[in-house]
Amino acid sequence: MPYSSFASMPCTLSRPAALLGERWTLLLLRQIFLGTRRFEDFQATMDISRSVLTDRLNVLLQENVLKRVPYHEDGRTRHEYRLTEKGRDLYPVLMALRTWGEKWMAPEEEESFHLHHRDCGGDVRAKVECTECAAELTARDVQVTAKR
Amino acid sequence: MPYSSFASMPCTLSRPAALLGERWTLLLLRQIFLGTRRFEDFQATMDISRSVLTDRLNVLLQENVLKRVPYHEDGRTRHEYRLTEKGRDLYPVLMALRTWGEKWMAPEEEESFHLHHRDCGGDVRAKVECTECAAELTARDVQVTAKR
DNA sequence: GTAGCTGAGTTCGAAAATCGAACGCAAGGG
DNA sequence: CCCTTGCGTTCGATTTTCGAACTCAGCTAC
Repeated sequence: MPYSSFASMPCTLSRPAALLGERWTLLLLRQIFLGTRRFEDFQATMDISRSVLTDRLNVLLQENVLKRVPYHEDGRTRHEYRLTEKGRDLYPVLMALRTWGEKWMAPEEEESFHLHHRDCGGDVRAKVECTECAAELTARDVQVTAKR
Repeated sequence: MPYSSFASMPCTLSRPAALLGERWTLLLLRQIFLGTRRFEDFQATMDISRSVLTDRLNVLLQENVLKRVPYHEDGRTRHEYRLTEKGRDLYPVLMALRTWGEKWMAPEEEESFHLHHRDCGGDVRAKVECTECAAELTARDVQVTAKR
């Protein structure tokens, strides 16, 4: 069972985990959510090798997480990479990573950038909740039932 | 800037992303949250090569996401890998992946296992919210401010 | 038109990560 | 003793990644 076979496993956790668990993919998505959209800019800000960048972008295009949209600059038509709705929906994943990082991987008062709710200025936090009773859940509160 | 240097970047999103963005790490964590605790069981259920499994477990031990705890079986002392508090706090990350997978990567009615709130039976969902006004947030609702 | 520039890749040999199969080893059990 | 089990380690082959050079298309300037 090679790594790639998790991509087609009948498990809605394995498949995303295998996709985003490829080297560079999560960092690439971070950059995209921060507004980077062009090949050269990804390459410059992350210093990823060009061939791997090409590959990762293509995988995300194929998975329909990104789309290429044309734009004009200096009268020339170029393309940029933008999130699809599916891609934008990954926001909670990135925010969960950051919420965890803030709690467990922030050495001091360090903070590279701050996020706040545009409307009320409050802090942003990822959490798991019950769709019925709206309680916040931890792993202990959740029961796993085998496939039916 | 090699991949590994993101592990020491002053960004609370980059560091977790670089750690969990290593091949196998997310899948390994999935398995741990599902209850796998022993070397042989990881190896058998994921079919990861033993040397890489050793490496990933060691990284997670070093990062204090996992701990080795002794236990007894047939009168022998062995060790198993268990989540620390820091590790258990990764639950929202995994649930965010799953929530996304349920929405965007579930072909049909397929579901490998079901999760529900132990108390009320409701469904489990990851979301991003404002700590002030408790509104659910998307990327558009969040303002990014540069480091201060 | 042709030389140059720029963004976006592609190519290719070297280096690093992963694989799989075999080996090591310590703690019991028979 | 010798066998089994759990947990690794080692090592040569394969796959990924790296980094630097190369390509190519569409302008712009001369």
